[in-house]
Amino acid sequence: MRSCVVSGEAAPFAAEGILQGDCLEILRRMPSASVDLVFADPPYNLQLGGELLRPNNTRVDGVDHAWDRFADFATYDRFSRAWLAECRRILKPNGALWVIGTYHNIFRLGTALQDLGFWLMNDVIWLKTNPMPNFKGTRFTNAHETLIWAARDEKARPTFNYDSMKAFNDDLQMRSDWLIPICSGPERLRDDGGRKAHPTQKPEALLARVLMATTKPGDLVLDPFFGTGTTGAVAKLLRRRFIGIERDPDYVAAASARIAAIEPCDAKAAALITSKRAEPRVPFGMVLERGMLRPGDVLFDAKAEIRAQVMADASLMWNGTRGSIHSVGAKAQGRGACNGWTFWHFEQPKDGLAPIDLLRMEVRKTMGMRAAA
Amino acid sequence: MRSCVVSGEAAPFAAEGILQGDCLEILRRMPSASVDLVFADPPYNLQLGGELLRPNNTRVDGVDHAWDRFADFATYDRFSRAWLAECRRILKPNGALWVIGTYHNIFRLGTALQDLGFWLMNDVIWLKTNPMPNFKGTRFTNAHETLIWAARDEKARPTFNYDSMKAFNDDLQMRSDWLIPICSGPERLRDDGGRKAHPTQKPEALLARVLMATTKPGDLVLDPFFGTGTTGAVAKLLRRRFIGIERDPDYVAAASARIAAIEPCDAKAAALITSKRAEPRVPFGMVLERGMLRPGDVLFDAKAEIRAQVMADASLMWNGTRGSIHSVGAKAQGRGACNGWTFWHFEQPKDGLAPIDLLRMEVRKTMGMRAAA
DNA sequence: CCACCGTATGAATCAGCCC
DNA sequence: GGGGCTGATTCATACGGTG
Repeated sequence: MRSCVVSGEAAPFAAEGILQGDCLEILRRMPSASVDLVFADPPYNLQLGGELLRPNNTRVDGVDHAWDRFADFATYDRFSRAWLAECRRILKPNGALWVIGTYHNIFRLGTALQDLGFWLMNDVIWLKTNPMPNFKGTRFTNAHETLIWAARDEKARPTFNYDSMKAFNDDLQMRSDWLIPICSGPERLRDDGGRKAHPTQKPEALLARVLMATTKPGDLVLDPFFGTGTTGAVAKLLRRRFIGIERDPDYVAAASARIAAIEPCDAKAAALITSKRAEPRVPFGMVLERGMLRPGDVLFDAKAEIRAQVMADASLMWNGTRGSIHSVGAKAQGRGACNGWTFWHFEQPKDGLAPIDLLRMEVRKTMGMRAAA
Repeated sequence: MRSCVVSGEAAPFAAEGILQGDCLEILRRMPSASVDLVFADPPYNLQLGGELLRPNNTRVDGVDHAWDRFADFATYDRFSRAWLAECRRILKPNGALWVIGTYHNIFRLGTALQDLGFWLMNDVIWLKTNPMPNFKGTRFTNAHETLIWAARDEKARPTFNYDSMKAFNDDLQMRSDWLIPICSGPERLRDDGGRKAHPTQKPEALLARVLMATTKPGDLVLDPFFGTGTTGAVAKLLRRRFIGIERDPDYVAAASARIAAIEPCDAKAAALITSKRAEPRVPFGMVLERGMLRPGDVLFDAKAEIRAQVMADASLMWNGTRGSIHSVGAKAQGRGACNGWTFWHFEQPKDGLAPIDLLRMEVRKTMGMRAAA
């Protein structure tokens, strides 16, 4: 067990900074009731099959590392409950824990938390602006990950900076869905060969929101699966202290160099979490869902010369061809492209034809506000 | 156990429509491998403490009905695993199940699904445009619920209408996050006193997306916690058959009246968009048989850098190797796989190169009627 | 220097049929 | 049930090269 103290602030015990070694072994040596917050990004137990090819026949670089392989659910559960129980012991009475995962593992983690006596505060959805598509067309695009925020127990009163979150979100309460891009571009750590240094590096914006919401400056944050140190980098930036545990010496080295380059800075911290609001996209299907049109209704072009029928799946049927409002509009005009929103019109009860874009504007009015990254 | 058949279509066994009685008792009497899809909105086990007051001291009408109270997690788990196991038995081999919940219960349900042998396809996030705010300012606004879509087992190939979902979403893959308003306004069922008839009525838009995505017209859908019958209402509208189980006679009465008033949408509009996968297979030899190409003709890649000759048996000859359009295309590119229909091009008399897929489409046009989806 | 285009890539339980 | 063949399938973003 090696310790390299990164933070310059007073430490309540010697081990602060990055600790290289086995997560469980190190956790067991840590003192009880000493940490304010745990953020954990454990192995997801993805259980990938063979290789996956994109439509252009290139290979997807999936996560098939040894650290993500478990014999079965029971093995994964034993591992999860062991480190979660240690974290609970290490947390201060009003401490809290975050854990992140996908449908492969998050249900098992949530169940374990409840069984161990944690008290769930929220589940939070990280909506990815740019997820990897589903290449084979077999499922919904897996466009989110789930975080669980849990207090040490039912009686705990964990930190929640309600007003900071509200200010961050343009004076609206912060919701449980967070729209944040995946980690890429210059933020993504790369090795000498230009390959990604870690397969699952999390975006700093995600950690920033977690730490801004549920810690105070000077708080001690523990990350038992430190990886390349996003938690440490953001903690240092936002003037929180941290302990990171990581088994792989290469990851430790990458994290150490990364964090050393961070300058704690209020201005930068504020810049990092600036709120923006994106105008949400409205697919045509939503117009049907709101009951503004019904399956079987007829749409027209502006001159009412072209007619198409609305199908239950929000596709259009015109002259034997079927597709989206855009593709059918293009075909009906003999063109390569078409904006279906302005091309197609619906019959209003009194006022004659109107473009379906009117309906889209109605939907937007009722869509409420979502915080964007 | 009382049965009122609502659907007019042929039923595979007597019990179709709404069944009043205990969920587990009725499930145990249902035949195995008889249902295409289960949609379940079980009790959430909300564990509300006392009453919750808004800032203006009005009381929040929370869910504190007897059916939502369980002694502890173990009791809730026993109940969950019992009805889930019965549903799994009742599902056809390629059947699937949806379940909806919040952080109070969804982790336990997901764990139970995995332990019982279900195979998770996606978790889907229902993002509410208009969630109830967090009145105390102690947590994030709980702005979503979680649905799990699970196949009966790992080998099952459940229905997924990929192309319908894509058309619905303006030609982009449907993602795992769905933005849909909560059920309110005229859609919300109310009793004679104007109070909401059911505390957790789901929006029809949510069910419509579930049924459009994962069932075909005529499929049989089972809802073991029918409530006021949103599943049945949408199933009837979209021309799916349904079985709903509900214990409370008042809910049964409300659901029955509600569904009776539904007019199924136009049958043609309910049909699914045809996917390429469902098109009949056309062997390349048929293109030769129709005289669209002749033995000896030359095919090219799009850039006319690779040339292959068409043999009389519809194999291709390229650079000494011979095989199908697919295998030769793969070899010519040095790749493991290739779709010969889109890779190989033929010389048109006037318009230059065109993919041989054009010829396949010509053949399909002459192949007569296909079975409707 | 900017516009445009081609290429690379991200926590992925990613095909279906016939022999 | 396994092996082999047919042939269906991607969105947002970053980056580098070219004009």
